[in-house]
Amino acid sequence: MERLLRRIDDEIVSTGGKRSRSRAHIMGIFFRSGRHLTVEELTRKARVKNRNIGAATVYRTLKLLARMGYAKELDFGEGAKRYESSLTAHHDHLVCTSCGNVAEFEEPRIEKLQEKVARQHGFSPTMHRLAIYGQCRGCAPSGEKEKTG
Amino acid sequence: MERLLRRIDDEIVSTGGKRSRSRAHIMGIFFRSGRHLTVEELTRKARVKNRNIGAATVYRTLKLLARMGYAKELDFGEGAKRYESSLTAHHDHLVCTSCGNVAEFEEPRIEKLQEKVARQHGFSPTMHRLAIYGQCRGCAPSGEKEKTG
DNA sequence: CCCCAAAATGACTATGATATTCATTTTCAT
DNA sequence: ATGAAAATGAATATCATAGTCATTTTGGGG
Ligand SMILES: [Mn+2]
Ligand SMILES: [Mn+2]
Ligand SMILES: [Zn+2]
Ligand SMILES: [Zn+2]
Repeated sequence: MERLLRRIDDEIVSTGGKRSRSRAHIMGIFFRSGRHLTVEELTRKARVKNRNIGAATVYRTLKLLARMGYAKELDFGEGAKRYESSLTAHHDHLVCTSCGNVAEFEEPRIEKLQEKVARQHGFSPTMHRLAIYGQCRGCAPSGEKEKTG
Repeated sequence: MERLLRRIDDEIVSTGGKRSRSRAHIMGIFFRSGRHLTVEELTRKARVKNRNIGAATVYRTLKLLARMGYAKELDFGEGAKRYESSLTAHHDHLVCTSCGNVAEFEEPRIEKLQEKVARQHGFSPTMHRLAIYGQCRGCAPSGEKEKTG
């Protein structure tokens, strides 16, 4: 973890950038926090330890991490984007439209089929976005109660 | 087609709405046009015949059609949403990041696997968004030219 | 055809996420 | 320590979309 942060900073320096306290703080919180954070959520967390972190810096840091390949931008259609560390293996998402919870899944057969479909269309895929929306276990009506509301 | 427009208007009337020239014009162009249109694109087309169609009305019409189930909102992460008629069967999209072209595909096995994955997570899916990004046939480098740029 | 209340319109303004600007502060090689 | 480049943060700009509101359109009685 410390290793990771140092590696990223080194990479920034090697491309003409400079180290920065604010950015280091933001990155630390980002990689330590739960996944699928909003810029606003991350800013709030960052400001707990350093009251004068600006939202602009959080936006810039996340964009930088995304550009460097250490973060992924997610868009579940909520208005604001979410970000997650890209250190874990590729996966797609289950988004609960009731409580907002986001679960992750990996399905190699879906991945394969996507490759296949793309190939059949003469298409060279570089990435994809798959999000399944619905109700998570806790939010789905089990029997038939609460049809209204 | 005329039938469809009349059916939609009737449905609007049956829920307390009134017919409208502007809206009829916008709907006509929407259903007649190619798929995956932006509000701005549709507004431009609509204004050719009627110079004073307001963008607000196009937004409202599209929202209305979406609410009534006759249009689907798509978001390929371009900034602006796209809309398509929902009269065709469900399908997902291949988006070319070079020329912007959007192709459609249907892969029942992917659909099934999504259901299965959701079930395994105790999740009740209601919809999903799948978009594959990359280069279409015309935009993909065939051999090995143009590695840079 | 006329009236009129409800609905729709379109110009304008508001909103909200994100990007940009710019004066100030940090960083760091010399 | 010094200075130039990079980073910051507050303020402002941008851009898609939503809301406001005065005006126009619609359509069901007279
Ligand atoms: Mn995830
Ligand atoms: Mn389509
Ligand atoms: Zn839930
Ligand atoms: Zn293309």
